[in-house]
Amino acid sequence: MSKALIIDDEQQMRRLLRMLLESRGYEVCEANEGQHGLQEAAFHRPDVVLLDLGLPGLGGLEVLRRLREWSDVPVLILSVRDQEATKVQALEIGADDYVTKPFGSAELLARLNVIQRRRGPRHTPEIIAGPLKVDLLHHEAQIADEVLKLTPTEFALLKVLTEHAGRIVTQNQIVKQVWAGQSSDPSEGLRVHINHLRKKLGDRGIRIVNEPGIGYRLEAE
Amino acid sequence: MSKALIIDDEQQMRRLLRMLLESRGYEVCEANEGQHGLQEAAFHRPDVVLLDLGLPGLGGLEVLRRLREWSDVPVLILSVRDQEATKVQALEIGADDYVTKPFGSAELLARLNVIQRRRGPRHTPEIIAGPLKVDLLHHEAQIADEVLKLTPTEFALLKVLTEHAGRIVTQNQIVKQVWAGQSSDPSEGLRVHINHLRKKLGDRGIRIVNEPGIGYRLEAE
DNA sequence: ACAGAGCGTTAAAAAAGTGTGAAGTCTTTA
DNA sequence: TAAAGACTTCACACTTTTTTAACGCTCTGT
Repeated sequence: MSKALIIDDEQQMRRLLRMLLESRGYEVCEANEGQHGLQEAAFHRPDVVLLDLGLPGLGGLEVLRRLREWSDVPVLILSVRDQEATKVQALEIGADDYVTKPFGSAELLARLNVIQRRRGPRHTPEIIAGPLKVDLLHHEAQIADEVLKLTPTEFALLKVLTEHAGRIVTQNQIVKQVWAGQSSDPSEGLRVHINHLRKKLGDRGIRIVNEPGIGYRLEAE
Repeated sequence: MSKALIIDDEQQMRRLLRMLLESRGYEVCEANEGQHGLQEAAFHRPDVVLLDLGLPGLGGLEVLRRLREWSDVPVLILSVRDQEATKVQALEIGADDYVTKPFGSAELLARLNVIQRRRGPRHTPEIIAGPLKVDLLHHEAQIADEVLKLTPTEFALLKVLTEHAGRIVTQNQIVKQVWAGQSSDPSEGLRVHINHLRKKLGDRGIRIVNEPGIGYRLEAE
């Protein structure tokens, strides 16, 4: 049986969710504002968190950020329409998925199942894009079985880019992932590390493309 | 801080694992046989389980099977060589990964991190109008799965129009959204950007219609 | 038909963003 | 404490984007 934590300021919404979840065998606890939600999360160790973005006081994003400092619990965001930008931020910080109010009960339960199901096809602890292999286990990157000698920052950078290979990763996303929890301002230095990484990648079928004003994209041939 | 449960009959192995895990900030509990392990799992609700396959009495596979009846906790299998068939069975039942004894501490910790961090697939927030898809997370726009190469301003412009697809968006609204927080006066330049955008959209079922004196409207066929 | 307003289009100037080398600072290691 | 490595900062050339400006078109009302 799974424990679910609901963080939402509207009582009606909490009651609805509680009924829904309990009918599916969840054990449910609630919080009506952010600070309380964090305490509940720490105390009850829920298996999944349903977090409303539009919280008064400590906002939903801030709650998520603090939660992610010590917990990897799956988080499903509840948002209203016209919060696109905030939803994007939430996913960047580390939310797992979101539903838009009003939502159907079937959709909610389905998404809960998805983010909770950590089993299923075993994925190897490596990320592959064309001839590039990023081995998270051994902290090692290879192109065509040739090991790249990377610094920690370069490895983290390559990891983020490879996770989203073929798609744009914004500079904000990169900075958040690579310099997570650090105070320095790498907005300038990002260019330098990209430069170093490109040199080490060489001309071997992997290249990092810049999307001016947006971010970078890793392309494999 | 994560809780780990060790289920192994060899005391030496349990001690080794406990030291390793505690040095990395885990809270550790142990069980020396299967039945006891299941009780511990139910009581302590660990965040990860390290399960020895070669348990006396209730075998490792049986423990895993019963555990999976009510819990999705990540399980790392500890096996000795020459248990390939059993390892495969374990993965089929729902184990997340395995290490083969003897194993290095770095490898064990890395695999623990991986299986704990594993999440379900995310769906990205996107706006859709006919064949047009605007992906806010990746800052990408597609028409019929063909990616458009847009500048930041063009993307923001297309986003606003697509959000209100089929309806008129006044020039004031557009300027406020796209040039939010900027001091420049784009009232003239808006025409230029509309022009650029139209060229990139081409003739693929999406067009931007002008409503003279009012604003623009995005039409999808 | 004409004047004026709004719009589409093009080109060039201005601004913003990027690549790159090198020097400087910090941290780790012996 | 010194040396090595990694990260950051800085300067400057270069590229892309954005803004500005100019001109011709269409539409509308007189």
